[in-house]
Amino acid sequence: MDAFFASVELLRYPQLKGLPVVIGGGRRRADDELSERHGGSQQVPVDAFPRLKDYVGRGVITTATYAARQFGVGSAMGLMKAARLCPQAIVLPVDFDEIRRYSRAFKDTIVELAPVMEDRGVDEVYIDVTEVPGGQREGGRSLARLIQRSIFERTGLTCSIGVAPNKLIAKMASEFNKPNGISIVYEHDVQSLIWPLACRKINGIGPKSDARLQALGIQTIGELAARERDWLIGQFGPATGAWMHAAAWGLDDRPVVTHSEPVSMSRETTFERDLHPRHDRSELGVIFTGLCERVAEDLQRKGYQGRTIGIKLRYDDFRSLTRDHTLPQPICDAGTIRQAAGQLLKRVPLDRRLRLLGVRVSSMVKSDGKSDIQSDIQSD
DNA sequence: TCTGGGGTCCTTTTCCTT
DNA sequence: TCTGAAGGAAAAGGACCC
Repeated sequence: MDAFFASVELLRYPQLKGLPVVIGGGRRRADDELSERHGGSQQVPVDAFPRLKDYVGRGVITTATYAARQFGVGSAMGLMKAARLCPQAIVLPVDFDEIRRYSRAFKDTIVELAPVMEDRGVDEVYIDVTEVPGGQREGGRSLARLIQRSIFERTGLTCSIGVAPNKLIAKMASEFNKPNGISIVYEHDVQSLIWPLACRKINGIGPKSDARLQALGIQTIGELAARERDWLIGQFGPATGAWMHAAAWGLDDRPVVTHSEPVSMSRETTFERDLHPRHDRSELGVIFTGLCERVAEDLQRKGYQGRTIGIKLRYDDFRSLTRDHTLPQPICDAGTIRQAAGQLLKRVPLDRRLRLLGVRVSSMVKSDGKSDIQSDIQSD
């Protein structure tokens, strides 16, 4: 198989190119007022945008421009911490409707050129180009260029593409040349191009696994590959150990999956301020019911029911816990979800302030005779 | 002044049944 | 009736990803 991995770079204000910008937090309304006041988003002068140093409130950064990353600011960082590192950075709100529109255009463009596509979130996809006519030309580079050009013409967005024998390597390859790059990695390049990289670059090795590997004296993928498979299995267990060994050698036989059924649906919210279960009881009740209603809406809109109801809460000290319960019959109505979730709440210590509450439904089944295609259309 | 929201998958623990 | 083993399902937690 020849796999492509493509990700788009999303930034909707051309006048901010090259400046430190973070996206996250904030109110969309403020952003709209700004562009209205100046006659359209393209006309807003750079000085008029809000700065990180003036930001107040909870939240994390969804993404940051390369200029902002120079200051050590990055995804998932708290906005307050980011403000200390780069107070002059411009803060933009997350506009999910807009992101979804661009995401759709990005994926539509790709599917027209290479139909075997796996959706990996708003800005990423895998593509199997084994069967695409001309997909192998120049090692895949000419198709990659065509995809980039088509996406740019349709959306104005740039896109980085990695081409490799499998998904694991294609994803890593796409990072080599950001933004708007194309990288081709052949099987025989693994030792020269992949082995020098940090283990953390493997998709699936996060901060915890990386720390464990480092404690064992393993920094790079090459060092990981040098360890015996059985030794890794002894350290990390049969599944993870064997997977790590294969990944370090650039081996991955996962297919490009074009369709999958959802496993669970959930809604959760972090409060503006921490709420006390007794003191703020009524406020919490309203939020809790609202979450159940939103999950129920999601289920009904997408045509699913679920048997397992779960709650999640996070205390003010950031410890979190979950409880769930499986019902005899699948359900999708807000009242029944609320009732089951209410029972779960009784099984949890409510002796300190909460910062987050969530409701989840899993063990899902399709609830009607709708075809997958119809559900797909209605779900977005 | 810390640390979002929506997911998937895996491991471990617990509970129930045989 | 008690005890223990074994196995499966459900529950809980955690790592990871975008």
